Amino acid sequence: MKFNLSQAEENYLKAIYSIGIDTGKSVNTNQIALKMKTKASSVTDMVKKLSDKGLVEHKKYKGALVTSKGESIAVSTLRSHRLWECFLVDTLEFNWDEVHDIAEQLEHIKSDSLVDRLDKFLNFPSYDPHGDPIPDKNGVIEHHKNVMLSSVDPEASCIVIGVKDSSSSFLKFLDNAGICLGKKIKVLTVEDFDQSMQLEIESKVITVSHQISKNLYVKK
Amino acid sequence: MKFNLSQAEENYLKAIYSIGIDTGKSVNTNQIALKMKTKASSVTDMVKKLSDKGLVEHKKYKGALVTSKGESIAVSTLRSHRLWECFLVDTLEFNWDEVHDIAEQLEHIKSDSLVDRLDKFLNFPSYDPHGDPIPDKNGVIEHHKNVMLSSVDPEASCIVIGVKDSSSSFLKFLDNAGICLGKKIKVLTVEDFDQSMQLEIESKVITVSHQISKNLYVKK
DNA sequence: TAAAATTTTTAGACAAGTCTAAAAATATTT
DNA sequence: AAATATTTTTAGACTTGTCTAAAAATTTTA
Repeated sequence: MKFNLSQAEENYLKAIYSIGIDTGKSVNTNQIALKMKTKASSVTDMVKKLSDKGLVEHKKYKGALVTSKGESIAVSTLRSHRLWECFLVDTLEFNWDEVHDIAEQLEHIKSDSLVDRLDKFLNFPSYDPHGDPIPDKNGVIEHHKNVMLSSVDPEASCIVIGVKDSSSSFLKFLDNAGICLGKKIKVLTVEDFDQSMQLEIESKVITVSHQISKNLYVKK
Repeated sequence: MKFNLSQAEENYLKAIYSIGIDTGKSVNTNQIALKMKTKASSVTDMVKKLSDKGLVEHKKYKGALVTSKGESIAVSTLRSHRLWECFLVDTLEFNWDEVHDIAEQLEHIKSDSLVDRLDKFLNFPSYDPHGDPIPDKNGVIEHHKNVMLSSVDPEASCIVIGVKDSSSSFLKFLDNAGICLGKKIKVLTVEDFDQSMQLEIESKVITVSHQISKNLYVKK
């Protein structure tokens, strides 16, 4: 069957897929509504529609999960989104905090070969500007190991490999703090009271809230 | 006032603008319906909507014309479309017959700076792959002189500078006939009966119908 | 210039996607 | 386990853009 989905359908699939990946469980109507910034009743309608098309599995009152067909569409939308982000940053020289909303539109362009040609032009990148892995042509995607800066022990060092939140405000904060992908961070102390962290970055010391540290992916 | 138009609205504006440029007269409902591949009643509805927004001037039963606000939106959509076509052909190496439909989607991406950055990346091209002039950042656009191959006299030579029809089938025909932008064509004879032309192109002689010759822009 | 043909508009309907308000089901608390 | 709270679904409405069919206006023809 040939799927020609609306942007709305693709966005819902992406949301259900990514919440499912994050939580590993069936995805609730309210979780989807929150992510899609819409009302639960709208979600119910759309989930029913996607379910009728065989793209999600839904049990009334029990949440939804993407089927394998749904997953492959969601992954291909993610691939498109992330490749466009690479293009916007690497080729058009946008800053990493400017590209999310534009890529959100570009990801829905329908063409058999556009994304693959873009992939080739960009020399088959593995990660987007926010450190998210880019699925290959066949939908194979490497998943983040989900190690957050907030879980790093005092005295330990790590390298920033990604951001969980791609909002402009968060990314601008990181720019100002001198934090970007690949940067080495040493955790000096963690405050018991609010889990704020003292960090050493290139011999400068800064303090960040838990809100910040739990949105940064790092590796040892 | 800030205009945030739907893709449908932008497409109608583009259609009304370009038919208006071609004919120099008020644009009829049926002409728009033909171009938009829709019904006259749908056109009436949309024209009313655009008129309410001050983007077209409409007198009942007498056709429509874009206002200056409408024109500037139409021109900026054209600019976007043509720059994306350049990108698709020059950067992603699509053939010129593959890009129209994709650019038709890309032209509607909403971003303050995307098109200008694309323009810069492409080194401010003046013409798209079909020879159509690209409006500059301020909406200034050079118009074709509308000299068609069909109006060239026998024994005269000319250079192909554009195509009026950007359909894949026409462009594929041109590829097969060895006709591309910049190619020199000598008109040998014009048939009285059906206005078909004998052409000499790089010492090869071919015959083309009036349908073909009236869709090729040329210069002396 | 009256009749016929064509064009345009109106009226009413439909699909997609959203919303609010209320009902139904499930989960939590006591 | 009953009462309460929360979540989810249903019902009905609205918007955008489309359509068909019929009415109104305009243009063409005789």
